[in-house]
Amino acid sequence: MTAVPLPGELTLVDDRARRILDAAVRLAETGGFSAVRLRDVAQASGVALGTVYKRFRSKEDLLVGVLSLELVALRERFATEPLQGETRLERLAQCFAALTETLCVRPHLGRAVIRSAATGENALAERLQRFHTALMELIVGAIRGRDDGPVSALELERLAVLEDVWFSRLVGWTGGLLTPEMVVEQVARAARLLYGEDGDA
Amino acid sequence: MTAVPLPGELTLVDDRARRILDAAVRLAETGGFSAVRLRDVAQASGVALGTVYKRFRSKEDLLVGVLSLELVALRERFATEPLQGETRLERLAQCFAALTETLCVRPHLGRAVIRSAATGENALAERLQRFHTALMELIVGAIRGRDDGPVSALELERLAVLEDVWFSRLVGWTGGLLTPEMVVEQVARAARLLYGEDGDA
DNA sequence: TCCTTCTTTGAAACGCGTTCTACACCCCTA
DNA sequence: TAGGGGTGTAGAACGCGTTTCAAAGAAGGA
Repeated sequence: MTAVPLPGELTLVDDRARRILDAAVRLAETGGFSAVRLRDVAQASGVALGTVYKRFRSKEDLLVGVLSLELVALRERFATEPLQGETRLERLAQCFAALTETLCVRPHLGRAVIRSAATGENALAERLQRFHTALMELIVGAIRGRDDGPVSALELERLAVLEDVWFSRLVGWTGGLLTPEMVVEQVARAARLLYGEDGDA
Repeated sequence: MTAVPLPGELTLVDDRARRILDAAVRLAETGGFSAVRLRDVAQASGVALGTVYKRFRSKEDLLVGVLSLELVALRERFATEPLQGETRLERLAQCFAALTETLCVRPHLGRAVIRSAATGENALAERLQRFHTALMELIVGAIRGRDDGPVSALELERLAVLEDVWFSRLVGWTGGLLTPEMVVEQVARAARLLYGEDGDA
C-alpha cells in the first residue's frame, strides 16, 4: 500500500521514498550533484534502480524532493521558535537569512538542490509549483507579527519579487559568483527598496 | 591564429567558434536542449568533436555563448532604433519586453539557453559574469532618456532587482509555469513597485 | 629545408542518466 | 488451490556528454 501524495502537501512519502530521499541527501552532502549517482542512491537506500524511478521522474525530481523536505523542517522550526524582529522588514530579513542558511550550511547539498530546481524541466513543474506555494505560505507566516491583519495583495507581490531575487542570487551563489552573506544582504536591500526605508506598511 | 576574447567583451569569436555557435542555434531551434547533441553540433559545423570542446567547456557553456550572441544582436537593434516610451518606466517595460521576446519567439532555443544559464556550473561563472555586465549596460543604455544624467546607485540596485525578477520568471516560463506575457507583465509590475506608481526618479 | 610546437582530426572509450526485460513476490478473488 | 494484476528486483542495454589518444597538418624559426 503506497501513500498517495495529497495535492498541495509536500510530505506524505512512503517508506521507500523516504529512504531514497535520505540516501540522496547523504550523497549530495559529501559530493554534490554529481555524487548523487542514482545507482548509488538505489544501493544506499536498499531498493532497486527501477524503484527509484518509480518514485521520482528524474535525478532533478529527486533533488527537488529533498528541497521540499528542507522546507518542511524549516516550517517546523518556525512554528516552535518564531522570528524575533521588531518590524516586519526585520523579520523578513531574518526569514530569508534562515532560508539561505538552510541551503548554504551544507554547500554541496544546497548547490545540488538549487541546480535541480533551476533546471526548468517541464516534468518538475508540478512539484515546483507546490514548493513555491508552500514557501510563500512559510514566509507569510514567518513575517506576520502577533497582531497583524491579513496580508494584502500588494504585500504578496512584494514577497514574490523578493522570492525571485532570492532565487536568482542563490543561483549566483551556486555559480560561485556570490557568497551566502551577499545573498542575504542583497535580498534585504531589495526588501528595503520595495518597502521604503522605514519598513512599515 | 585564434582570436583571444577581450575581458568584458562578448563577441570576438573565431571562425570555427562562430560556425559551432550557429550550428548549436539551428539544432536548439528545432529540438531544444536535448537536440543539441555535441556530436551533431560538431558534424553540422564541420569540425571535430574535440574542437568543440576546445572552444567551449561544456554543452551549457556553448549555449550560454549563444545567449551572448543574442544579446549582441539586441544591443545593435537598440542602437539603431531606440525605445520610444515617454517615461523611464515605460522604456523599462519595453526593454524587458524586447528581451523576453528575443528568448521566447524561438521557444526551444530560449528554453535551452535559459536552462544552461541557470545550471549554476562554476565553470560558467566567468562567461555569465560578462553576460550579466553586458546585459546591465544594455538596459541602462536602453532606458536612458535623451536628456538624462548618469544613473544613480539606487537606480542600479533597482535594475538588478528587476533583472532577478526577469530571470526567475523566465525559469518559470521554461518550466511551463508561466507564459511570456506573464513574464513581461510581472516584471513591469515589479518595476512599478520599485519606482512607485508615478515612474519618476 | 628540417625541427618544434600547437591545433585539428577521427575514433575509441568511459561514466552515468534513463529505459527495458525477465522474473519473483504478494495480495486478492474465484 | 489456481490465476492475475500490481510492485519490486537484478541486470542488461542505450544514448550522449565528456575524455583520451595517436596521427596528420599547419605555422613559424634556425
